[in-house]
Amino acid sequence: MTNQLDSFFSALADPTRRAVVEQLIQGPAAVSALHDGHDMALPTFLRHLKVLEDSGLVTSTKKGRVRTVEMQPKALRAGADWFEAHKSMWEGRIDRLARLADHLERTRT
Amino acid sequence: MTNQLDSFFSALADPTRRAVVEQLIQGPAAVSALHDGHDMALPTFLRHLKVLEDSGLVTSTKKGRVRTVEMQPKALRAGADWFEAHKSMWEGRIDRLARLADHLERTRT
DNA sequence: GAGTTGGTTAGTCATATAGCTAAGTATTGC
DNA sequence: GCAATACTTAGCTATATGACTAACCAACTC
Repeated sequence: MTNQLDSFFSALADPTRRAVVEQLIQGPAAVSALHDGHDMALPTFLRHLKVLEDSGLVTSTKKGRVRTVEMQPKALRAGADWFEAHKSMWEGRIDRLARLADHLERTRT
Repeated sequence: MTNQLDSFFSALADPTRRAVVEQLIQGPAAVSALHDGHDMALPTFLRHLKVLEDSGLVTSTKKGRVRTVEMQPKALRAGADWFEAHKSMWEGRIDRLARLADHLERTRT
């Protein structure tokens, strides 16, 4: 559980990997196609892909000499859910603070 | 921009720090109160708090000898927004795939 | 004003991460 | 079957991260 979120968030804590996620939202792509436009050596880029795959955010399959990478919907949802759960708790608290502030404002005047 | 999300996601990529965020949703708390229940030396714990503060997720103020830490709503929203933007793009694609699958299913039978 | 409490700073260590080059393997195309 | 393509593996380096201890400072409390 905990470990899942660890690798999930740290996978997204890098601009290269977030860019790959954004590319893959358009649809699956080959490693070399994803690599184009990223100014780094291929082995370095492959390590980023491995991080994404280990986190469960993407999967890949090899056909012939081409490896195709694809987003994995469930993983993205797990992270979004964490946010939803905590954001709503937080916003509930904000609302209470806002009401308190209103109250103080009214009673002062 | 990019840098903001980097530090934001890596701040959340650690169970101790996520636990602190969850504690702080209940309301502000002193360093020592937050530290209770986390089985690690205080200096180590302080570094985690610094990471959270550097990421903008929390702020802190010192009064007398007590430092009080507090969540920062805007920062949480920035991350949630990133998710919302990309999740919806992704889910749009899922819907298209589902329709395609339906179509293929129908035409085959 | 001496001791306790709450936090801070400094310094060490081990492991992880992000980058590189160089060399290797396995398909595909001519 | 030889060359080009598309990764893959191995091995190196530098920096970042997460943990610790020890020693320190500042502010309450007797």
